[in-house]
Amino acid sequence: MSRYDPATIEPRWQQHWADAATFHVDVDPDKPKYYVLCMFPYPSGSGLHVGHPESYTAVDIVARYKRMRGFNVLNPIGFDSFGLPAERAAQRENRHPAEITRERIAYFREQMQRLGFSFNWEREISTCEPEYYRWTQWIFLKLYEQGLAYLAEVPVNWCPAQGTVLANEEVVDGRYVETGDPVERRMMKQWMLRITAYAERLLEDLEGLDWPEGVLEMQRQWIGRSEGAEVRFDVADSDESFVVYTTRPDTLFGATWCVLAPEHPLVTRITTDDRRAEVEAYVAAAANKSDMERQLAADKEKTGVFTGAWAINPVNGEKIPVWVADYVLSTYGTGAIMAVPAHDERDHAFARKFGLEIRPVYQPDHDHDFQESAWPGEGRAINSGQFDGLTVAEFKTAIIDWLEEQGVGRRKVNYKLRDWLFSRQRYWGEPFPIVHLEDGTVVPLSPDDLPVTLPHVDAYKPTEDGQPPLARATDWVHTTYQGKPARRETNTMPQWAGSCWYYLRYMDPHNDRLPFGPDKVAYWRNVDLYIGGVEHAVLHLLYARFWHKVLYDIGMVPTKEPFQKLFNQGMILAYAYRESSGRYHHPDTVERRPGQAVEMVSAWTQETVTTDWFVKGTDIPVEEKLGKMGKSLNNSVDPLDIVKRYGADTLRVYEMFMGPLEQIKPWQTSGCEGVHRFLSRVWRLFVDEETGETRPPEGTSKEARKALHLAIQEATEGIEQLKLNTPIAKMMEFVNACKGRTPAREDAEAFLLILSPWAPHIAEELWHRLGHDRSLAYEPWPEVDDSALVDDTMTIVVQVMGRKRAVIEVPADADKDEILARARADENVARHLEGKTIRKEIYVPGKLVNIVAN
RNA sequence: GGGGGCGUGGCGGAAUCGGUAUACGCGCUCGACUCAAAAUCGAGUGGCCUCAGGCCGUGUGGGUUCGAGUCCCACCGCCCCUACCA
Repeated sequence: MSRYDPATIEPRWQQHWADAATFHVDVDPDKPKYYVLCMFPYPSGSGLHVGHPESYTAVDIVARYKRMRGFNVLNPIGFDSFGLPAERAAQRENRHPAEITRERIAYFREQMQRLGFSFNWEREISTCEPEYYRWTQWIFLKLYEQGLAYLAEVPVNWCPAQGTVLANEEVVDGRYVETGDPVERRMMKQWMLRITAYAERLLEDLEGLDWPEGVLEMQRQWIGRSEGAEVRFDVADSDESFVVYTTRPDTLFGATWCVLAPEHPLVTRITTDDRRAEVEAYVAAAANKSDMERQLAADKEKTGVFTGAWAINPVNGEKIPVWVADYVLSTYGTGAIMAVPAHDERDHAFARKFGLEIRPVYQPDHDHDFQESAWPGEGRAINSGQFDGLTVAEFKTAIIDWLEEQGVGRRKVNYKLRDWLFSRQRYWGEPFPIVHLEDGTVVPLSPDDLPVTLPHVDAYKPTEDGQPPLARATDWVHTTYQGKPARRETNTMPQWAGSCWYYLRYMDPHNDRLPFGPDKVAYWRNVDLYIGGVEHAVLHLLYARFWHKVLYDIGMVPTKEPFQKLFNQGMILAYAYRESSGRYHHPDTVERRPGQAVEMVSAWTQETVTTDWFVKGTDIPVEEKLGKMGKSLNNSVDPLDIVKRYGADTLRVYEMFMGPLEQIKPWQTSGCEGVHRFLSRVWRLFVDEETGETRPPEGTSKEARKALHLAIQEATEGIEQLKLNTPIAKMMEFVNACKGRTPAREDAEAFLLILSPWAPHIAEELWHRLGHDRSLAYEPWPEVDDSALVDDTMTIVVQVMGRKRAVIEVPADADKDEILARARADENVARHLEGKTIRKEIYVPGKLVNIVAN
């Protein structure tokens, strides 16, 4: 007895690949390079779930295919191992985060290795190890050298209860998501990176990238380029003036007031005494609101107060009131705007609320009630002096020229992109290679002093007086610089830092003189194919592109962009099961009882729903709902559980068979059955289960040979286009077409080769049983034999008036007339033509005949 | 409000240079093998009807065409991102 037993063959081949260093890779000038990369995981406490291997499997299929196509393939893996969850676990368990992280990585590695991915394990990296973050610090020094890193007083999310600053994504509705503690805005001195200096290039260089359109668009919107003008307004009866930014300088004649952001420095200086109390109260209230609260308020009604001051409109000398309102953002443009209620919806709403003047300066080509709504579109200028009659585009050019001549304004491009807040008050991150001297001088350390390693601290939380955890390590903090006393920087870098350049470190992971050698990067250049989740569409990809461009500018990398082609895999969802009480049941512990639907109260909606799902062995009904896989819905599936039941090859093939890679799709463990049956059938095609002997070839039928070459074609095209689901169906069709007869040697080998990227273990095992000593990993990829795809006969669909009436078989060389004659002769077709005149006969070669008759 | 994506059997999905809708698989039904079960193999499986045939059917309603899941117009529903950026 020798049945398909993945539990014995899979570990054997994994061991073989490791022992033979099958997938180790190095620079090879004789081979073209191919760099595939999956976004490296954060080693969480719960291990991988079956969602993770989706991108790893896709990447592995491409890697194995490209090797067989003669490429030198870089397919590395590592761990994004700094970050908050490990720090929290460290607090909870009172252990060092490094220890916790290493344990978690060990489990991740075990899980991944059990799935047979052809990663270059000899290149594994972990961003929290000093050998790695030494070079993150090194690159930071380069950024500092270039004037791209600076300290600034900026608003942060401060959580008094936790005594720390929080990341934006940790704050929802003005509260810390984990504990519900209130969060306030506070000014703090922070490290910033001048990403805005690269805004234009980050935008322009999106052009040449082979990325999903949606991601390109998200990056464009995030960078948010706009063209307009800055215009100076003098404050009446004073020496003060302020500058507004507008994309519609052509509506200057319609400006009926100005607004300053509550944080604008001019507010206190120009507010009149009679208005002071009210203005100060408003500014104070705005300061306490988080961004989120301001946004929520924005949905309701606009607020604001009059400062008592008046500004002079430079185009007509008119005096207009100056207001303070929090719908103007201090962090964008100049923090001040001119309000044109007739042509801007936000200003219109404000005008209606406070009864301010609405003055149209464009007439659209139809009637428009300006009191009712703003008109932001095209028109001819009115109420604009010498500019009357111009179109929007003409007016813009003319008014900017005029403003520049008068010295009261200038053309200006603005970006929504802000500089990157680069420091965190955390322990578990890269320390900055920076010391502060007693006189306040900020000094970057020499590259020779790196790495600045993390000190041991007595607790992973802020000090009593609110300093970051690193301040607890007093011996570490107090140091000397060139004989002078100095204090080390106690902030750490954010989690994004390590992932900004990891794809470069993979090229030369053990280099202890440089982050990566020039010879290596000259060969590997950049990533050819990058696969990962769409959740990184903006931040990670933008940050990494920024660092890459800085490295390009200082001559360290030869390419302008890090990731040539990007592909987003769709998230794998899972069904969750919940009883009325709110308790969740794992998918393994419930069952469906068709025809036994009952009513229950949904724990989600509190409404009555019908369900035919029950907790196994009980009569407790549960409601089914699709959701993200995770702890909160108790619906995670561990890949190792699937490996135990079905084997790694089944898991890999099922992950791909579920549907298109880019699509969101639900995990259903039962779906593994079909894949496992398929692989078992493949096994039986080659191995006699009774004797365990390898079966001798019996020959390939014409149908089977055609199915084989269709499968080769589908697999080849599929991998090139990352359509990895349909080739599996074609391979199944081949196996079905074999009808249990062992195919001829040549065909058997071609089949195993195309199967191998998806199911490498069974393919290697059978390849070996066919008498090969060497791994199939570097065998040439099979070519399609077009002659195998040609049939003796064609199947032609016959339609009458566009409706299918018959299907006929004709010789492959039959001509049009012959086929039409055969079609008309068909009994059922003739019946539908009876008593009608044939008006037209359409013949689509090889496919279809349509007879038009009435 | 803006941007992007998606609606096809009981389920995952296949087919979009317009040409047999539901490939492949899950599930289900029946049959073979077996004392029995598992495994395996074979057959069937969109709905309806007056069932050698026919009608309807790819979110809804129109349109173009000999022919529409695919193209055009209008709408409905779901998901994701983003959000006062002047």
